[in-house]
Amino acid sequence: MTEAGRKRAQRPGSVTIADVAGHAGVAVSTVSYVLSGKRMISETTRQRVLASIRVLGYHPHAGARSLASKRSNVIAMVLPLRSGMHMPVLMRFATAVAITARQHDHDVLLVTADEGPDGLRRLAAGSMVDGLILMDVEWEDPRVPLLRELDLCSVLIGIPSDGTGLTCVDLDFAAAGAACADHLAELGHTRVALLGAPAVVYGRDTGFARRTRAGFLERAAARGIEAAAVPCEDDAASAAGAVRGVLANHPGTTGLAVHNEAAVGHVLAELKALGHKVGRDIAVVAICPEDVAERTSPALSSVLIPAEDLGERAVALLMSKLDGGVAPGETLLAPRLTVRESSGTGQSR
Amino acid sequence: MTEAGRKRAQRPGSVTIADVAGHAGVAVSTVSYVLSGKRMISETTRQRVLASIRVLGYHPHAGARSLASKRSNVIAMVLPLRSGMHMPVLMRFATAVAITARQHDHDVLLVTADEGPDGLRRLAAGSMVDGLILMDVEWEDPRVPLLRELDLCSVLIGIPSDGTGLTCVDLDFAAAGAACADHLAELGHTRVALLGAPAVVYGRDTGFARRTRAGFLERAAARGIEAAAVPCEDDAASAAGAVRGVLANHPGTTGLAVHNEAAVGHVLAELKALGHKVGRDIAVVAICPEDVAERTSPALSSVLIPAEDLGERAVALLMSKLDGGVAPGETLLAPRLTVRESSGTGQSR
DNA sequence: ACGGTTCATCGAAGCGTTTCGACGGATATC
DNA sequence: GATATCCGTCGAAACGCTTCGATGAACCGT
Repeated sequence: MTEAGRKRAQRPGSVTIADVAGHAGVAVSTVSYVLSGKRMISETTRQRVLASIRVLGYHPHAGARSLASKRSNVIAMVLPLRSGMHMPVLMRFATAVAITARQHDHDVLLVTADEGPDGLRRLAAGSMVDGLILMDVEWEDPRVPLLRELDLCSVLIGIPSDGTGLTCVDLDFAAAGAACADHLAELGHTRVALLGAPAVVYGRDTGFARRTRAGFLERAAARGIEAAAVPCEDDAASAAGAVRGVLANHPGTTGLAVHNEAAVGHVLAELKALGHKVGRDIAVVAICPEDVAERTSPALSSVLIPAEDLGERAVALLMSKLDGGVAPGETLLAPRLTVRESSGTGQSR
Repeated sequence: MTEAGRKRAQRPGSVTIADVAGHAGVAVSTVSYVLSGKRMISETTRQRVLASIRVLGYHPHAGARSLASKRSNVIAMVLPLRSGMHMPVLMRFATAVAITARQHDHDVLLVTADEGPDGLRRLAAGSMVDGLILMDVEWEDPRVPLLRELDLCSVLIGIPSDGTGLTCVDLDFAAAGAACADHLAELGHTRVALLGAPAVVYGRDTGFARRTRAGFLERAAARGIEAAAVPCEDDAASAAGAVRGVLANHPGTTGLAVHNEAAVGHVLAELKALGHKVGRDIAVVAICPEDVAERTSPALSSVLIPAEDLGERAVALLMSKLDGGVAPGETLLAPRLTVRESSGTGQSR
């Protein structure tokens, strides 16, 4: 079969690098070098090749590329789908990761952790992905030891108990909890409470929940105010119960921190139902994404969860590791507290 | 370099099919056939090869495989990240798709549509993916014409205006709207209203919003009851405003259908604040995922959005198309309405 | 005008699979 | 007992790309 005949026999849209080379009148390797920039190519040839690529609509075959170069230009995003996780937040991480990865010329493979360790092994051994981004990392995460065994580049979003040799990024939740305590203390509240994640999340020892709680309680203690912390489920009835429980068991509580995106609305509703004026006789500050804080009534003072920022950083770190760079072990983003109506000034304490 | 030397030089964990063949004492092609089952292999050889694979920890190289076979065993999940979309629902689709795909031995590439049409072209031309699952399809979706041009297998979750030649699955939102109207009518309500998606969603002519509204209004008309339909934003203040607006402009309205997962909580809160007893003097039925309906207080009667089911079906249809099968053009899932406290019986109408 | 550089390009050897045709050895057919 | 038929296996040719060493042309200093 002739060269031309072979080409025409394929389905249209399958243009190879050889076609481009032929069209531009250069060698295959030249085209490759134009694309990768790994060798010097004269400007005139460059332009000619680029033009041919455009004319023919050439796109390199990802499989062939990864076979020859041992790089797939794909990263895996591993997100365990546990109960108690807040989907909107997760989704924001995910999209930030996806978008940033594209900016670095990588695609994103979605891996739900239901496959378990073998899933990761398969991806690693099959050269499907160059690196891993693990989300929602637990304090004692079963994936962490596997990571060490796997010799694949990875970045964790979240902090495990033993992070040696790993690259982790996260919001500094301890500082966030402390910031809430500080804020309430500065408003003059002397009895405060933290409504946290669902009990199951603490049971798992998820890093961020425990770190927030510790930061909150320690800072409150340091400032000499009384503080309590209770878990809080996601549904309306349980959240209401938690609110009543706190108010009953810790009478005189006038400052509330809420670290539960799903329950925050229920908490406000219950406070209202109990006759409290949020922002007047009781102050509420939340740790949650910005849009949640702004959608409630009254708008919530909050430490925002910088999902986009974290996602971007995670990808950037992974890319630098893939290029042979070294990455810091742990990156903690400082919390920023935004004051809104729910903890305005001028309230009786 | 000797054969053995070459092998030892590679990083551990990179076992090739040739290694397996050597270990089992068979030809490379035999191993391949054992794996693919495309030719008959004697049971004894099969077992020997399988054992070698296990011992060596062999995983085929995805790139090489896709190069040789023209199949990548990866599908793309395209989800546009528009405002007004409800993340928890989207996420449930996404995970259902991911899990089902794995059951069919495929991985899932996450594609946010921010890249636009060129992103899809790149994936198609680069043989990165075998097929496409498009989520959140609009009535006049710009991706639809592209799909026709692309000659890639695809399945849409959602219904576009012109679905000829395409495979679509979705909840039958018109029937869902109608079911809500029926339910309220059967409870004896004669003035009903639909609180819908944010205005921007109707502005985009997103299929599911318009179909629900049409179904609701038509069925109400058919049953001779008065019905109104208004959009509803996601935040507390706007949702409350929408509720008051409906009650003011359509006095005597006692039945409410809500098709907005994010606003549903705010709507209930406002009704309560206005002194209404939901489930007694006003009936509410929602179109939303089960967990949302169960988390409110009172629990909501609802038509549930079968995200998992839709995701599974979409993947199953895609797989059958990839295997050369034919797929139905349009699959509409019948809605199921579950009655809960918010529209109990025994209420004064 | 001649070795030594540097620059731009080429040719070919892989990379790890799949798949097709070929080929012995049993088994069935007459 | 020769011939056709299968069955199980093998060898080799793709697949489309990257990368390394080689090659020729142009340029330098002398």
